[in-house]
Amino acid sequence: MSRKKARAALLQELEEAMRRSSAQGVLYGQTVANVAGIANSDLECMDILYLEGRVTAGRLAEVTGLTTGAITGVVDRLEKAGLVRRERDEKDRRKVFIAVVPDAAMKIGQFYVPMQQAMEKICNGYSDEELRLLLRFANEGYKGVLAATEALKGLLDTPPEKRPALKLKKLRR
Amino acid sequence: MSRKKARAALLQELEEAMRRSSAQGVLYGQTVANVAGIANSDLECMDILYLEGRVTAGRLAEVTGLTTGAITGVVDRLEKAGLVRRERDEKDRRKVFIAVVPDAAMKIGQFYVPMQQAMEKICNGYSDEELRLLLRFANEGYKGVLAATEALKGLLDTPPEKRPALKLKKLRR
DNA sequence: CTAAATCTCTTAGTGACTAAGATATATATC
DNA sequence: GATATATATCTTAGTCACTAAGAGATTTAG
Repeated sequence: MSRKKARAALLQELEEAMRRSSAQGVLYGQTVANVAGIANSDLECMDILYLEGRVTAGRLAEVTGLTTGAITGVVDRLEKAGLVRRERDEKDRRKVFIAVVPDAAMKIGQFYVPMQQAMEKICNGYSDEELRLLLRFANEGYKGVLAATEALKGLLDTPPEKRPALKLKKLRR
Repeated sequence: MSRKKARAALLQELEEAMRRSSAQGVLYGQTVANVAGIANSDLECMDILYLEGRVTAGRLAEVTGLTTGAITGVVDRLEKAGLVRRERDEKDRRKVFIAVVPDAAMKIGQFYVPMQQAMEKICNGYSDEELRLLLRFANEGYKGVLAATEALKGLLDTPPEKRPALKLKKLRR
């Protein structure tokens, strides 16, 4: 096999592996929501709140891609479950900040323990330098996927007949 | 900073980076479903069909975690959209295989082009050996998350008071 | 002070989902 | 071979999260 072919095969294998693991990650999230007894989007919002801290309802809508109306429902449910609190911004009284109730973060956090333990065990098999490589890749991947998402959204606003033809790779099977 | 602390910080940073990129991956998928004009689960099933080839309705339910009733709906919609075909198994006439209509794979596949191009560009910055490391990690990660998912599901069948207390890491913030 | 903009919430309607059971086919037991 | 049990998909009724549109409250611009 030529050097070039070997690399193409490697890239394809990597893509498939990442798709598989990412799909399983989604399933893990669904299972967490299930066990925690909350809806999927509710958990996603908890996750965002955990990563970003106290954010407005509008920002949640922006990040999740849901309408503000849907977010009202999400926050209602989370508030009723005692997981978050609404806090009106005193500077701009239109805004509503959503904040995680401290103890709640742990209640939800415990369901990520099996995952964290699994990842930790796996990471033990890698040197610091290797982990830094993985970190770099994850960061670049994030930026790449973010940009790709925007590019794709751009397609939505372009009428189909005006869309630039995308160059297709040949598909397997 | 001690060697140990540096590593712990690295691990945490890696975890956060992976969560972020994985969340963005989910959003990319939602956008694809949106642009393609199909439901999220429908796209997920197309993905599975693409990875696993021709599978039964029951297997789709198993892999997605949906009920068989929901899968009936998914397949109905996908069939109506001309993306898949139902094929009765002649050996066991209870079974229904779901197969992707060949051209349809490309129709959907094109929406992954922005993502693939982004990933390819990123991968160009890595040597074969580095990509092999990433592949190994992705594969191990998949297995780890799969196992963690099962562990978590196990919790569901255990009454809460009998659940083994999970050791909690201290949470940020 | 008024008009426009911004932010969240409300309402009505839609659609995908679950639970339970119906239907059809296959396998095991007598 | 007939009967019972198991397996695989589909159907039905009801639920719940979502969107679209617009209302209400507050801020900013003219």
